[in-house]
Amino acid sequence: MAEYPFHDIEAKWQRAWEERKTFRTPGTVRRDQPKFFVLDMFPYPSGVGLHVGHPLGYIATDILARYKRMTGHAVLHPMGFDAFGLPAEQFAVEHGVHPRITTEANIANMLRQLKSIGLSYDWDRVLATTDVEYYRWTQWIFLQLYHSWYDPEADSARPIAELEAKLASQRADWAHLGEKERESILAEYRLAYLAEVPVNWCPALGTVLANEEVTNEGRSERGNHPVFRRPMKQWMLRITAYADRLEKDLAIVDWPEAIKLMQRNWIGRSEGASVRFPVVGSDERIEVFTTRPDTLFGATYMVLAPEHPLVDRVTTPDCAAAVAAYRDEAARRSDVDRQADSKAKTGVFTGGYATNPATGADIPIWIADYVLMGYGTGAIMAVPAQDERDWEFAEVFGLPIVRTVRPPDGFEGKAYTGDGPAMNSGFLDGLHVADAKRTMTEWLVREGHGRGTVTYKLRDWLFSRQRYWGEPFPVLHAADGRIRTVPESQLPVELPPMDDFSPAASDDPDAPPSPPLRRAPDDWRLVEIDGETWERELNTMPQWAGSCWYYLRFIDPRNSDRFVDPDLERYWMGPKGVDLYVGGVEHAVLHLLYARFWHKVLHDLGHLSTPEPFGRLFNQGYIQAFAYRDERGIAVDAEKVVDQHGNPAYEVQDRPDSAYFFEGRPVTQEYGKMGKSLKNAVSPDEINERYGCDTLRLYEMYMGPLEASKPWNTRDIIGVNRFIRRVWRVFTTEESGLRVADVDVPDDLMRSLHRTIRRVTDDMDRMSFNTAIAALIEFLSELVPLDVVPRTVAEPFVLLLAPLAPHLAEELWERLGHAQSLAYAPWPVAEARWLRRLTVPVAVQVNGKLRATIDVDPEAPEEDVLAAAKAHENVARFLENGTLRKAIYVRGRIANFVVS
RNA sequence: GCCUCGGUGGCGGAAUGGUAGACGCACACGACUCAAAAUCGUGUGUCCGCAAGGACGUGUGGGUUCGAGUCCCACCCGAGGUACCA
Repeated sequence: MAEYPFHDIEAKWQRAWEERKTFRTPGTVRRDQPKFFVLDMFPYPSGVGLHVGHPLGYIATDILARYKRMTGHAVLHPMGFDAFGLPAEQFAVEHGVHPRITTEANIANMLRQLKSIGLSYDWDRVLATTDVEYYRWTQWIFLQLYHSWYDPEADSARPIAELEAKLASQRADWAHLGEKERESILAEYRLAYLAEVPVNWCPALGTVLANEEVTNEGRSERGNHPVFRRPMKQWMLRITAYADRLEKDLAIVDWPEAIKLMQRNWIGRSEGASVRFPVVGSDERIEVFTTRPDTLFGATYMVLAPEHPLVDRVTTPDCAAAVAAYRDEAARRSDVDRQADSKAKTGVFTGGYATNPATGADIPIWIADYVLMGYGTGAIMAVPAQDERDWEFAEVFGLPIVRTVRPPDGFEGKAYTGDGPAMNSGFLDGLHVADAKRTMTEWLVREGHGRGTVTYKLRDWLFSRQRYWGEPFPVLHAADGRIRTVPESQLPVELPPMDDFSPAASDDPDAPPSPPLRRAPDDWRLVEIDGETWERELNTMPQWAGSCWYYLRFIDPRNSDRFVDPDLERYWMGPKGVDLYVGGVEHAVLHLLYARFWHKVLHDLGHLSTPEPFGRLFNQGYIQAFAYRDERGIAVDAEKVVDQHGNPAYEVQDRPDSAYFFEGRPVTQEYGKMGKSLKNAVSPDEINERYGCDTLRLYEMYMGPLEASKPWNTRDIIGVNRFIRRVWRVFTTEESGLRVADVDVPDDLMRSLHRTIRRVTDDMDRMSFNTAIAALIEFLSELVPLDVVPRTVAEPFVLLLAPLAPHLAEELWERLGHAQSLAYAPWPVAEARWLRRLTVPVAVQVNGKLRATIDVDPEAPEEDVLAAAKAHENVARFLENGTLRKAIYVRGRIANFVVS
């Protein structure tokens, strides 16, 4: 018997699908046909290609796409490349090769790898964010942001022209203002605006980074270089205007709770009150935000962030020197340093005082870097008795502490942050926290000292990067600082040709930023309009920009008039957005939040039909693998590691008593995410070569639940490979090519078949592909002893197999006499008459312990089943020892006798 | 510290509150073979027992229930997120 010739058959079908464009999604839609838009998070086209961890999600979505085609859905299943970004640019800087060249070569290699797994994408829709015709529309979306403002009354973005009209009618002075003055007012409202803001400046990379791109240690996420805070004029996107809706609309999407929670935490909504403290001897008032207005009576001092604009006003001459020194130091310190000694509180007294509106007492004003300018108002009322940070600070500097919430008896801690009755708090005394908050907020409003407010942790999105390989901004600058945008009709603004792509990297945190585009040829950089020379914006957009809307472009990728056709958009996005979006958790906050923000803006402006982009989100787990390090702690090639008996490590790595060696030297075993750095990556090309891609697909799905992280174990692949080869042996013979015949099917086999259809269908619907495969393996073992496979059984089996192992299934389908691909063949339906079983095993328990199993008719009445159960010898034995108190029968499942 | 998700045989894992360990790997034995591979079959949680059968068993300790891997409470361990956010 010849082995399954997987090389030939897989190549044959991949060629056939490609030539016939089997998986092309038509550009026109039938409104009455149900649709399924299934999307993978598109990859960065890396130079090293894929390892077996990457396609895990792609295989899962492919199975689903194939399944949905067979159940009559119009399926949109596209793939593309998030191709702007640092690695190609870094390579360009080092080797002088234009990033477009490396990017295109990498894309070609990854397309080859993706096609060799038999993925059923519509290859006519492939796009890259670096395509000029794609980033033209990224720039167009930026213009939409720039020309819009957020109207809090309508709770929606609106064209900036409407705001201008409104201001012109409301403000008497509007007509007399110059262009610059008007623009600086409008900039306060635009969704995209230039602002001098403290940014995360990374001199080593020569660029600024978004907060999200800076690690907790104050280093760059890419490259781990130190990051410094410094003010810089940069493009910002007003995502904070959408904080409330981004938070609220999490309720309408079907996403994993963990991801929703991460987004909620990132948005960081908190309710409280803002309170104004009059500064003693001045008209100034310090506004603070607090979540605990009920503790106002316990506010014994105030703290301003060192950058707070009122610091100079409240500082007295005798304290000026110390304050200036502290501010200087805070400004110069990188986030690394701040983090390092975050334990000890530091600060200085300004000499100024403010009046606590509740107690009437004058309390000292301090500055300290534990108060952050970027959150709330950059100032706090310090309530040491009910706040651990304030308590610590008060202890260090000997400031007064007054408890205003009574801690429970026996409380021995310092600050008490729990619930309890108010004390030392005048009209609040006795009230518990919730009531006290409400009462105090009402009092603040009545007395004109403050009001209830909501604050968010979310900051505006820093949108400029000092890089070459990104989307240019469609913006021009005049010498005097005026700004104008490039008209839509003149998009795209293409990247200029250059041979030196390096930013001005430096070790000096104070060196001025110098983006590569500063060296662009004058005929690109300078634009003359009506005799006036304008300079193009020299920053580019961050990598997140292109991935913010690619799912929309997939719907209509070649449209040259619009970013997406509205009718197609309504069909594919309706009613709840992308039907299934699969990718890694690493994008839980950044990508998903940014994309939702852009989507909402475009929705508000009338360009999109749905409030949310991704109706259902699914996170696949990581593929992990054992890795080995030598005595120096250096990772060694995991494939070459052996145990004490010389067996390859991958065959014995899960045994407890193994010792491991690399080239004769002992190594230690660890377990981690598959990748280059641990030298434990396995390439899909290897597996394809040795077992074929149907085996690779099945193994990746059979490893366990899609959402779980699980270990790759090359040894286990043989299991699903045996299944593939067994299917081949059972269905084919060498002579006639097919071992299938039109013969009668025994009822038992029909019942098995339909139970299998039921199981596989259910498992497809809940993406439980590992159990679907198990069901097929079980059913196949029933076919093994047969001389021929009845056609009635063979055809549905091949169809059930098709989404999982499409090459083998197509080949068998063709041999079964079908001229057409099975890609659109109807999915088998489980028939009720074959699902009904004649007898079922019922477990019989006595006092909850299994004593026997009896076969009964599932329709049999309870009395009969219980009688039969009691009659069983081993049950009777246990019933003798006591009195029967209770008998329970769950139809077709279990009987339980309670005896005492 | 806080939040989230996990913890089931030698390994990956299965199990609407109803027979724990489906299916696969590994291992053992048998068939085929001169032999090996491949293939086919049988067995395989631990302990006692020739067997029938019994006891124990889903991180630990409690609870709810006729019945708990599954629900509740406390704790231990692991992975991920987050961190002076007022």
